[in-house]
Amino acid sequence: MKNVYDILKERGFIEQATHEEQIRELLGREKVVFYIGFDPTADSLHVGHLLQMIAMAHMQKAGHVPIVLIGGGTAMVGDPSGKTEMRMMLSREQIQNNARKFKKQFERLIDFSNGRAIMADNADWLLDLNYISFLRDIGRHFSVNRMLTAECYRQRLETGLTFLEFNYMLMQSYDFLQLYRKYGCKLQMGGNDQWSNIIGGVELIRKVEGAEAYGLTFTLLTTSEGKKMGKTEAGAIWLDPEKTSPYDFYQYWRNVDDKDVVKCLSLLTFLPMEEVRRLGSLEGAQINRAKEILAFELTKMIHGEDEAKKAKAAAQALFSSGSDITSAPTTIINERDIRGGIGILDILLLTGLAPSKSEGRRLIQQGGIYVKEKRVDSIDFRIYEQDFDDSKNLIIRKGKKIYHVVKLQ
RNA sequence: GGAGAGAUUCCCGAGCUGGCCAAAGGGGGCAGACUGUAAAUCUGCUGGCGUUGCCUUCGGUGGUUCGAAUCCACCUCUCUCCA
Repeated sequence: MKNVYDILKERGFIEQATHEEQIRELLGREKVVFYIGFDPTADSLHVGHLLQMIAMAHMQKAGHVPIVLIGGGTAMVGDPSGKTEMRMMLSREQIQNNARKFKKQFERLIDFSNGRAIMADNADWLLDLNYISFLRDIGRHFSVNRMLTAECYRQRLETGLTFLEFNYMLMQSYDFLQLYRKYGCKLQMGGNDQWSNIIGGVELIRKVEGAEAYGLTFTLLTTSEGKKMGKTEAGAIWLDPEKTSPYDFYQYWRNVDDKDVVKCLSLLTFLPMEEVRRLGSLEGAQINRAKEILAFELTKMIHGEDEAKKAKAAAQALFSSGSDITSAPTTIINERDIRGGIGILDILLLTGLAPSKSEGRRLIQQGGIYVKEKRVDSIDFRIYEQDFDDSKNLIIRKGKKIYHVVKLQ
């Protein structure tokens, strides 16, 4: 069987490693306990976390034991890496609630049964820490001079960095040490922005325990334009179907830039690399095929096969014929409310296709709204009960690809 | 603690010798054309509403004035330099 390290490398995950050769050897030799930290600052994971989750799944498949470390304690401080602003702090209850939701989402990819994976929360050891002993035992191993040369702090030095955030590195290093002691965790992985925090921990374990620990960082999943993947104007693409519908999730991947398709396929799906390369070699309009597979595979992975099929069918139906398959976003309105007709602007507002009537007017004046695939040419356009089809649905389209179903009830 | 500088619409950033400012320019976004539900390009739009007009915006609160993003006072926050 292939060494996971090589798999991760081939698929393009690995950005930096503390000891490339040793890690590779270690992973080939024994069952390794490793961890990745996640900040429970929102009530759902999002596409930005996907890469780390998949890497964990690859590792687990190879027989290693992942620890999902929830930063319940560190979330109360805020990580300065890559942030220009200080993060807001959350209450204990919020954090615990978020952590619960995280676990559910992890379970789609990672098997937590029989100790095959571990869920930990650094609040367990961080919250009761004694300041003096922490300084004495941990703090003395860190050189401020060294820390200041770290990229993440250097940037913040220009805009201002509080002592609170400055301590983030110590805490994360301490996490690694704790996990080493508790679970024999020898490897920390994370996004490349975590590099300095990770080596902090590796060094700490060496100094305190005299033991060898390792660190590995992954590429940040960015678009060809260098922007973080998974962000849209509407906000992040969430893994929680309540926050981002499977249809929207599907569409997000269906619409990725040509240049990003191969990268996404190899990093985010489990398709064999030969298949990825084959799909990547498709040219011109053919590449849409690759995008469909990407979107389907990912939707299946996160929301299950049924949802993926529905999303795919809905997309195909809407885009090819504009017919009435309806797992596109739907708004239900009461029959009473449209008695005598309802103005198009009100409908746009109700469906959320336009945030204000002014915006709705603009859309219509510019020819961006279609009802039943016919362009609406007047802001006085009204919709009546008889406009709905037999199953009481009506399709409204905004622009080229945003479909919305209005359902009468 | 002392001395300065600043806070403008989603972001950056003009305006700040008071009316012509819903506020230049850029970015982003949205729509249109072209296309492959891609990219690039071009065009238009981009506070709200009852849209030839009206209403609420320029850190907060008061004040001066016929009229304030623009002037004054106080407050809050941010940054820079000194300690």
